Amino acid sequence: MTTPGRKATIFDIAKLAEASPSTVSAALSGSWKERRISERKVELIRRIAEEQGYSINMQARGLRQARSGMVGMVIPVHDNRYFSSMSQSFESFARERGLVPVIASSMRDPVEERRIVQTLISYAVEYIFVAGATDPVAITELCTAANMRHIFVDLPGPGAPSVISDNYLGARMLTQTLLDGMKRGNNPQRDRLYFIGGVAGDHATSRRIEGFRDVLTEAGLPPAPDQIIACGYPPRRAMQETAALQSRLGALPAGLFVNSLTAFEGVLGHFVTLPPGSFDATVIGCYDYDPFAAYLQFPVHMVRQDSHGLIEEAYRLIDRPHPETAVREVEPTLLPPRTIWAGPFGEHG
Amino acid sequence: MTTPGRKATIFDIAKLAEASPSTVSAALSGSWKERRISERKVELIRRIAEEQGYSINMQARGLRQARSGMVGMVIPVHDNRYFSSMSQSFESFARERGLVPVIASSMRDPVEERRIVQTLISYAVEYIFVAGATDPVAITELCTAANMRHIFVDLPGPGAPSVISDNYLGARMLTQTLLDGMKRGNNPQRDRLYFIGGVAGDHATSRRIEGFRDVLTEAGLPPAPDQIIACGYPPRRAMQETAALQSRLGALPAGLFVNSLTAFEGVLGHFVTLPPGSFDATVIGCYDYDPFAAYLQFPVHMVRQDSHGLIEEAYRLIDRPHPETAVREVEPTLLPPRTIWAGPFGEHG
DNA sequence: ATGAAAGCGCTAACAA
DNA sequence: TTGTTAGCGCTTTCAT
Repeated sequence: MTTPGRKATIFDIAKLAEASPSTVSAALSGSWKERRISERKVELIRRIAEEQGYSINMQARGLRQARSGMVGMVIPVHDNRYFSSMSQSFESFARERGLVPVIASSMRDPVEERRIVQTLISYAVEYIFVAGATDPVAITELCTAANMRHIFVDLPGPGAPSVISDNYLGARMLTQTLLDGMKRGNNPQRDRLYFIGGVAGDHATSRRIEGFRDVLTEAGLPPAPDQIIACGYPPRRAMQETAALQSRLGALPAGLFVNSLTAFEGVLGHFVTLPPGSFDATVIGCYDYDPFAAYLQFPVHMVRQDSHGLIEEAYRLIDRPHPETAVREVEPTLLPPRTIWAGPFGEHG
Repeated sequence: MTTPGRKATIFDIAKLAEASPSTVSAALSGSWKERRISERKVELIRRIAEEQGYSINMQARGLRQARSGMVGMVIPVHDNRYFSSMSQSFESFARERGLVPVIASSMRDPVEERRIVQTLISYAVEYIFVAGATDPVAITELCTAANMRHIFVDLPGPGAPSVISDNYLGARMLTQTLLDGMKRGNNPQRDRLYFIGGVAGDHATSRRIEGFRDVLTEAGLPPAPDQIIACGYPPRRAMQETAALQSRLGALPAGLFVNSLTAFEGVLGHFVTLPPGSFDATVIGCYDYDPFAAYLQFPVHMVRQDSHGLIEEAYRLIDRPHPETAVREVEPTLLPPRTIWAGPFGEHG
């Protein structure tokens, strides 16, 4: 294999193979059958390309074809079990379709989110998946102007097809389970179920709050405003709020509905400061699954959102010629404490 | 904002602004100062571009400039705390430099790994980071042929600069701590420290085994071959091996050095089948950190690899004009049981 | 202070 | 069965 300074192009290969650039292009891209190029020549071209260490310039091909062969996805953060599972599924389906996945994280910042979408548009990706959108309207605006197909996942948007988790159902299941398991004492404040974490304004959290509220109300225990502490996703806030709640009640509450793994990290951050046994009288549930969180010192009920199913359904939708602007809901699963669930990629470690 | 079928190009903007394409290009790309284009014209062009919803075609720009503005990274899996933290750091540093990160996972398959590297080369990324390379030699070969700069992270390669974790040191620290905490009974088989998980052939695991072996040997307890169970990364194998070990010993061993979070998931998968208290006489350590794993029913000593530091150092290296082909080691940290560590992106939930 | 024109590497329409 | 040619949208030299 010769390695000159410059990278080989189809012109170089054409010269060596005594063929024209278009023949080389066809031979290498697989479109040679329609062009009825002799198998012998194709073989020769392939061999020479191999020898020269040729690799196609996708920028040139993309420019010519007005497509890039990439699919983009925006997620809030990589460093999160829920979203990184999505990334894994997103990538796996992309590859099945011969597309290159480009995944970027917005840090839940709407400005960054828009910048990323702009960038993906500039790179002419074929499709944009937006997971956990903070500003879906702005995104649809950008995409429409650029004629870019897109789909929302996990949080819905009004201007494009959306695939989300059935948060209402999941929250109902978890709330009911916690309620059934709660041990009441004789402190009315403490004997209640509290909801902690998430942003009340976002669709997922608000649906979960609805589910939480409805189950409690149906049980004759409509929640007071102070039972719902939507303090955001960062662990630190959840830690402070848990501490504050405990000092307000004089003890941990009888039940705690934790709205995300990151909030749960914060809750744990407070728990580690307490003497053992402090949580024996608290029933705990977390919306989202983590195998280690499933096996803490105390039992934790967990809702596993089907991130793989979400992405699969999203791909299924965009495969249609004209995906409808509708919201599809995928059912989550309630996992009993101490359940290990391996997921579709569990074999890869 | 008009939205015709076609996307606006600099030619469209040029026509509207009564300027030439080159002027528009300069005005929009920021190189207009050197060209001494009047501020008035630049303003006009900017306004029109905005109105038209213009966004640059990066494929065209990339083709012309022979660069793409993207940096590539290959990781084994997304769905893993260690690697997804790396992704987060990788992305954050990329953005600081105005580059678009493209991250792909190989599923630890050398063939897939090579395919990804090929693809990144085809897209003319500026640099390739390869984390946890399964076949570094092949990668360097591909990259050299394409004149592509690259760097290895987490596992070293002989043909390019490498930034890895000081696995020997980390393993020594963890082994020593476990040894100090072990309670011996009078079953010589059971009273030993076992190493489980990882691939003996890969650099990280072999260095950790060296550290493990050296500490035990220095303590006068050189390990027997059956104390080292390098059964790979998938949870399932680790689960089976843990079960097998227990039935071989008649009980869980006095100490267990678990070589990765995924192996630890498998170990847990076995533990959940045991009656409570079964692990009271076992000291457990895990190479890699997870906040939930840090707060299980039993104490777990954890080694936190500095993934952020690894990536930071890698970027620092490639910023130099001629990065040396050398291996740099970054120190990990030993975390006591029940420690919550937030990481550099902890605020983003 | 600005415009004209060439060309990056590829594919597709049209010729032959 | 294969070659010629135009052009994708941008940047950059060279003119003016």
